[in-house]
Amino acid sequence: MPKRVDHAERRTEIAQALVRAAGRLGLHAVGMRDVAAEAGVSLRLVQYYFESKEKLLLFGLRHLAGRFGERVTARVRAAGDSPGPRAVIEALLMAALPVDEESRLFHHLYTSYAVLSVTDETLAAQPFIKDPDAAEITLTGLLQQAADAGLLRPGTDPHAEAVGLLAMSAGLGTSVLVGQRDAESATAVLHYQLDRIFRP
Amino acid sequence: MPKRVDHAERRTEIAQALVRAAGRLGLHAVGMRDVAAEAGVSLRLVQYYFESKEKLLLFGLRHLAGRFGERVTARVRAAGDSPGPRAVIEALLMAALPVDEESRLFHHLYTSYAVLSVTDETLAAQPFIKDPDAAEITLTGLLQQAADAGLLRPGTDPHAEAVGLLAMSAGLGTSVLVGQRDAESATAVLHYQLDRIFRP
DNA sequence: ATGTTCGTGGTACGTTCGTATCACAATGAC
DNA sequence: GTCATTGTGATACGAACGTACCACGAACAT
Repeated sequence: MPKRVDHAERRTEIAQALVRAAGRLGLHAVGMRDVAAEAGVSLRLVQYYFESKEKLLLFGLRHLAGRFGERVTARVRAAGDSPGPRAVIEALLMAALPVDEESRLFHHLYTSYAVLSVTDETLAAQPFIKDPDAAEITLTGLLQQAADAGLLRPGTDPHAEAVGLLAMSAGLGTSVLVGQRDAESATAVLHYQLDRIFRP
Repeated sequence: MPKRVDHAERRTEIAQALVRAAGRLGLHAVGMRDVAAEAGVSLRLVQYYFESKEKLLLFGLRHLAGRFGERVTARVRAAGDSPGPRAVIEALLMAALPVDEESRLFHHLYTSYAVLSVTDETLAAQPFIKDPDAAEITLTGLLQQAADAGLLRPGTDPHAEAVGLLAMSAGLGTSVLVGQRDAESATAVLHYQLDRIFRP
């Protein structure tokens, strides 16, 4: 049976199984055996490709962040041909909302990792936890461009708005995730905020 | 040794021990034995006053929500003597930021509970998860008052602003919690947003 | 052809967890 | 003074967890 196998591919498959299982059981409750069953392999194999559970979790976080990054850039690029920076900004902010199952999963697990990082210093040391910095820089730049082009209302501070909008998007995402609000009302609030920032 | 004991008081003490232990170890990692040790009692006693771990967690969540509610209303009342509704709104939003150890703890654990509620329907059924609804109603009312008094810039939608501000406050709180931003910059962003809403 | 490495399965070990059981001392009721 | 109830301790139990160990078949190198 044992053909030569692509380790990277195998690890990715298992990481995806971890993500699925964690979405079902919660990240705190998922065990090596759950991941193995979800991936359709034996417990031993999960051990083989990831020496420890901690390594599996770390890889899973990286995988998740990577997938999400691709998703966001894909959305932004899809909106990139549109007229102005507003479409790009909208795409950036909307991509973070848990509107479909994939983004729900992402939000759920990313928040789980964030909570874990409060008490787990190994997790806290991972750069992905502070990946939002990149989003902040990007969004600030986009708003600055818009401001330079005279698209924003006077007196708008691009950086303060960028930080505020991202925090709002994250907060709205969480409230959608826990079922406190539906996705439509969250997008409506974001649209309202953009209307407020952009010149009428 | 066994004097007659006030159950409610005892349960509160143990719940506080749970909160402290969970703050140190993370809610996912805290066990009955940890809570017992933190409270300085035997494992048996934790079992005695809470029949199961689930009941302990539920009570802990209620306790936490109660404490936080008191904190917010105390802050709001302290600002209530001030001139206008802006001070009250500011107090409401700022109270949610993890500026000191108590509010850090609250944010940490409340987020932990929220994450758990995604996969635990018993937790999701607790009304405290959607307690923010109350804050939303209150804040909408305050903004409406301010609008009626002519304090807000024209075209401001009280409800949309309330939802947005609360989400922003929560999002900023999380980013402060995970060390991505410091409390000062978070409050600065909130102040900027209020300046934007209120008439100059 | 042979030996070494690689992929895989099965399974056992030690720990920890939540819970249950047994015992008993101190209290309040009568 | 007797007795049932209440609060408390110590400890045991079964399950689940992460990890380690052992065995073996297939593939590649030489």
